[in-house]
Amino acid sequence: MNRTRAASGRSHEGAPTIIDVARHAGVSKSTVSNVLQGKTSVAEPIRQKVMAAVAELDYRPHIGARSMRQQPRVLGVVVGDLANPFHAELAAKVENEAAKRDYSVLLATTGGVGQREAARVSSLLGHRVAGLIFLSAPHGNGRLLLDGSTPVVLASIVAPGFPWIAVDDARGTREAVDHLVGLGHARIGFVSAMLDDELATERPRFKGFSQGMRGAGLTVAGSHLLRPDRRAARTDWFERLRVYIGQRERPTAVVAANDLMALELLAAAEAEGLRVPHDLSIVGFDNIALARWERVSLTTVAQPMDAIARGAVDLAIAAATDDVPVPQSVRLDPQLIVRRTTAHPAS
Amino acid sequence: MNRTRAASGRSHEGAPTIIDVARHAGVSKSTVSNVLQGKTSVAEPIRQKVMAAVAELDYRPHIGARSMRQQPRVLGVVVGDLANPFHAELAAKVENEAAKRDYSVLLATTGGVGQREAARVSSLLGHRVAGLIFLSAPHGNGRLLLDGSTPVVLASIVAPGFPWIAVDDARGTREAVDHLVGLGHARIGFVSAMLDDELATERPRFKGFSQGMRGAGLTVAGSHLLRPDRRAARTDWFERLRVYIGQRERPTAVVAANDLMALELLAAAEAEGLRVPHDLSIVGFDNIALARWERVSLTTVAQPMDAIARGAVDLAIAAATDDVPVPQSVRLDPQLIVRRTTAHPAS
DNA sequence: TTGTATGCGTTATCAT
DNA sequence: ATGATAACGCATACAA
Repeated sequence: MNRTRAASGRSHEGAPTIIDVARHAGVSKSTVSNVLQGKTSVAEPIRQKVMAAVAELDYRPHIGARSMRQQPRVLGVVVGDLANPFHAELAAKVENEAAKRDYSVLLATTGGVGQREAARVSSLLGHRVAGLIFLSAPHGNGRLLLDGSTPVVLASIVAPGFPWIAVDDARGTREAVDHLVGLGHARIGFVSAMLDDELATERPRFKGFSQGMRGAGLTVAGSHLLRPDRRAARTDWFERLRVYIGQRERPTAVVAANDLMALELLAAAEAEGLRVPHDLSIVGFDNIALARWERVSLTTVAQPMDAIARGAVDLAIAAATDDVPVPQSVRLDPQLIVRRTTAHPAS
Repeated sequence: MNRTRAASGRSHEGAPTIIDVARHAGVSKSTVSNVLQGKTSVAEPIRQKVMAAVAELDYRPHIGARSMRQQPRVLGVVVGDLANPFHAELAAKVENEAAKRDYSVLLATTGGVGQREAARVSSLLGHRVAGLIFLSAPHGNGRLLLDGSTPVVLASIVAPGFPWIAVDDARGTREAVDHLVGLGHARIGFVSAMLDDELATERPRFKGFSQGMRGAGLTVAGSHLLRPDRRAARTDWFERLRVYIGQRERPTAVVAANDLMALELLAAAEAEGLRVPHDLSIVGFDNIALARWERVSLTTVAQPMDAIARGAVDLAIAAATDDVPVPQSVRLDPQLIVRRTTAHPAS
């Protein structure tokens, strides 16, 4: 009768339960639980016996079952596109920080599609995750599901309605301009056309660029701006970059809204026969692993990715654990990293 | 007394349960469950009422609780380094395929560290995941935990003891050699020094290279080989590549063991003043997103990543669901994609 | 200090 | 066709 386990053929059926451990150690399952919870009220010799039984049976508490009585130690991470190096790196760091705190990470990729985002978030909510960390701005459909019962933290993005931890974008591009001005550049451009699905990031970075230019007493020509344009197809970026870089009165330096764009620009410059940094200086933003490579060695505004990952995890856990309704948002300082794509203007 | 819920302050406390839905619809929780499970034995009007209650309360079944009675629809994905574009892309595709089948993905990054791998795998096992998908070869410590009760599938890697789904590495590099030979190259080199933590991948790719060379009646000079070397520090790759590319009797074409290495080689060639493909042809392996970029446009051996992701998920689910002890491994065909880093030799 | 009893949210079994 | 009830594995309040 009571051999229900042996009858089934599914996997995990053989996994020992807390009762198996209790029997093996000759104690009650409560005692086993107490030992595992680190309760001090357990006599040492009994503790030993229990631990021995745990080791011998290779017992691992059923996290799902445990999560019905305790805060589940699982975080949901929502990311638009893992193929984006910045997001992938950040996701890895988030998982790492979560693991340090003994939290697991449930991954959900949305591909930037609103409908898929809603489905993934719903799934995450079904898992009763302790908190959600968004690495991409919550799209319309997904937001609706977030009613405040599950804490949400935005990592490296800023959007209204949620606490976030992100770099000071405006300050970053401002410092990029300062760097270029310090090198003697006056005709400085700004490129962000590829960032049209992340306007929340594009805007402050452009704002910082403008502030920097104004602060230096410089004006920026309209033809030196390449910003998101609804009418343009997404596929002709490279062509637009070539045209941009090929114009007669082209800038001597360009601030790109992120590293990926800076790399595209680098390629477009090469394609047009320009040498970087001699004919054109380029500054990126993010400091993805690629930018550190020898072959690229991109001057860029670094985001403190470790601090962002750590902070996002801390914020999410704090919001889930404590009764803090809305944790404070955090703005972190960027850091300009000068490599080999910026120099004095040729003229 | 029975207002246990209101007393606590943790999150999720307000999440409606199946009992709430039952009350709201005026039926028993069994009926609600039956409706949600798609049982046909429920009268249509009742079904409607239940669904209405579900929608109104925004009820979402507690997946953790469900997993105590059913196969948990969660897959564990173990990846060494998400900062590696190939792994990140593959992980994203795996998550996608899993989501299509209504499975969730628990992410674990090991950083290639054996000890961390063991801890992460243990955590995944604690979650009672239906199956594990490794995107990196299981390191020593992690293997020990895998006793066969939880199905394991290796994606894009081959290792003994586990079913895998991967590309035919040898055939890939063989085709790369054939392509170069067809262009008229005779002095062809092979570079894989950066792949020393993935010997299971390096070896068959080198084997295919050798086979291709032999098949074409060509010999390969020892100085044209740059393979893993325990004694070399990991940091001087680029320097080694420059030396390799700068040697007098350098090859006219090189097969790189993966795209990342091909890109480094590209940089080293540029640094040495060589033009690609005029002075040097380069073939990569993997076809990561980066390789498709205009600026790089790398000729490469493509892995069928979609098929690998789909197959890995299918295999894992099948192994968990059916009572197939060890599913069949699958070897997929690579596809050479000719772009702009290969051409006829200059001489 | 240890054991007993109860509840968590769900599915599954069995009456009705 | 529907509902009462017993698991599932664990933590916890409480009794011993």
